[in-house]
Amino acid sequence: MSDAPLRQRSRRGAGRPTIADVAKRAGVGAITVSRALREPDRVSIELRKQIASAVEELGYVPDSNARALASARADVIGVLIPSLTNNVFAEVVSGIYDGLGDSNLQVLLGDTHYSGMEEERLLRVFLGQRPSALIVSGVDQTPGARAILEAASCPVVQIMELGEDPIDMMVGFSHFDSGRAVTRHMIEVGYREVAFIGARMDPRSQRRLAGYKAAMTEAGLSDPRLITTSTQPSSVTFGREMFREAIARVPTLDAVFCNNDDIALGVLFECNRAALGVPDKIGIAGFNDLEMMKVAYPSITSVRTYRHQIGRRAIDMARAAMAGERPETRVVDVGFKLEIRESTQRGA
Amino acid sequence: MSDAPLRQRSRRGAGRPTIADVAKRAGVGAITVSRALREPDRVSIELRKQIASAVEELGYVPDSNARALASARADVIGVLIPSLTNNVFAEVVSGIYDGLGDSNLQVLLGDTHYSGMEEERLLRVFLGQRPSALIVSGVDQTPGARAILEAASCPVVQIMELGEDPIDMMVGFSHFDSGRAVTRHMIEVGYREVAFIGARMDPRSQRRLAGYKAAMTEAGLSDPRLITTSTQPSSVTFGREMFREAIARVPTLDAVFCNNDDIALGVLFECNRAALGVPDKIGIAGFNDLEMMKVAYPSITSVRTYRHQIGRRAIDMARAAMAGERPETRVVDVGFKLEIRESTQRGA
DNA sequence: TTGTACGCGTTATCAA
DNA sequence: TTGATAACGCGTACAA
Repeated sequence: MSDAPLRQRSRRGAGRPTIADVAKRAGVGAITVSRALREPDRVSIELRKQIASAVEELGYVPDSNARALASARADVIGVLIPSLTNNVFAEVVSGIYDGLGDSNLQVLLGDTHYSGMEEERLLRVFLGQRPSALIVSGVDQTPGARAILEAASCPVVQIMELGEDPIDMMVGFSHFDSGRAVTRHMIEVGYREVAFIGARMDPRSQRRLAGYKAAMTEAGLSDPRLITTSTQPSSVTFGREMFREAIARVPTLDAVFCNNDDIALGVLFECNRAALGVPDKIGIAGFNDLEMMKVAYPSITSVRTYRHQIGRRAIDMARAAMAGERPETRVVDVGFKLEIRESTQRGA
Repeated sequence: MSDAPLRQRSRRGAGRPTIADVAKRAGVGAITVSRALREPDRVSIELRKQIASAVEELGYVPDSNARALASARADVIGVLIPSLTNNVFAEVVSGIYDGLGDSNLQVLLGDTHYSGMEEERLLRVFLGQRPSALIVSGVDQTPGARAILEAASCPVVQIMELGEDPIDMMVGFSHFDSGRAVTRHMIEVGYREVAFIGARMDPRSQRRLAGYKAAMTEAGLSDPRLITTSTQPSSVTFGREMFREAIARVPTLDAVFCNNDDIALGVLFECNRAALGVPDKIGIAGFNDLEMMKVAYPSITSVRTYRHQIGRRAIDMARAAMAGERPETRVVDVGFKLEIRESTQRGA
């Protein structure tokens, strides 16, 4: 090996073929390779073929970091959700992924663990990537997070909820309305002492609770003792415990609106175990309408929310905005649907 | 504004402060800022303070793309799982995130939808980021994917399963052994016509089925008619349907080992609805031990798997390898645990 | 401990 | 349609 013109053969990375290698092999300029990869239409068919085979032979994979640096935009979308293990958000994320299609967009997923501070921190980290869009959950960002988002030079979509002043775009539904709708239904069916059981009690749960209160008040049935909440994470087990607590406090309660389906399931199992007939003795309603609600015995009334669709529309809106389109409707209400099932079919 | 020395003020990005801006404001060299951010110990306390406040005032956020390009390594870890909405994998991912700690590592998450082709495609995309490590699910990569992983110049961890020849590192447990263990338990308790019901039937499910078959054969109870499988996605609803199908085919079956807990739940609900006593008339066992299994009525026997721990150990191993450590044990068996509950407590 | 020079792999700009 | 050149913002190597 001659060592005179060795020119300090690249300090690292040494090995991976670059766009220059492909260009040389195809007998064209580097920029032509770049174009052939991104906008094939602007390159003649012949060169396109040559380049394609050179890419193939060399096993060339474009360096997305260099690309992002040069173009000042990464094909990356930052997504922030409160919890990955919560099936509800997993489905939203699934909708987002489905909306990616064959674009070579990447998703940067962040789990805030329901913490505004963590959301803010992750936002800062994500921003370092120069993302093409940002999707965040809820409307209750910290002032710092909100400032970051407002200053962000990319589309921002807030999801899951609707609120007064969107940062940019929004896709969600009214938690207040849905909470009120379930409660009204239970009252109409004839339940009188309708309890509310909620865990975690994040902002969205709070709004559902507010909807419950509104319905109870308008029916003249309001009673604070019927409300049981906790900031602890939600689970089936915890749902059972809270129900025991609730019924110990108000032995005459005849129905329960559960903050979510996990809790509803816990209540159902406890009723089965304690031989409290559902729906005659106790009515049960959940929230989110997980797939198993309709199969449970008895099947459980719940509020169907369109999680997958929320994710899907969020990414669609983000991509449209990335493409320069700025649609009229920046706030999309996907609604909800009350699914009435056996657990609230009072025999009366 | 003088326009002579305007020097074509940067083509884009125009706005975001760069490390040079921070350096100027702090009255130091750019490289010192760089060091202050990454290895504070190598910078004097005074300068560190000046730099810190300059960063604060300017709202400087390092460009991770430029950083990755210059250092030839992105603080990114690619993670490939078969399904995001499957709670089992969501928990694995959660364990991975927990193992990130305060490192500024990013996770690139890919959902392969149980497709080897898609896994291979995503792998290629991820590689464009020059990831610091790769985590993939299972041991049944396509030849192409395997080749890519073997050629990857970063640590690779295969998770969820154990196999003969690890690409690099592995964390998981034996699906065969766990399937056999549950089945043996049911046989020991006195069930004779133990059915197997499985959906999706990915490679891991296949191995659990193999474990079931082994146990049935060694007990002389093997009967192919007891096996019901489908490649359809698993769900509670589908679990119920498959159970109906199974019991229609073999009306005398007295127990069911379900491929996963969703299916087990579907079977339980159907038994409740059809007044088939559990566990006396029908024994039920699930797989994964979701939280609700112990709360169900009756509570359901299941195989506890350590999903969170698998994710956690995978990321720990990856990080150790990234730091240059190459531990003796490149294959970690986290085991499993049979949780025996009411659904298989035969009164006999 | 701090700074200078240069390169990382790609794309935007502008000209041919 | 194609190409030469100059950034993009940062880190490595080496010198001070």
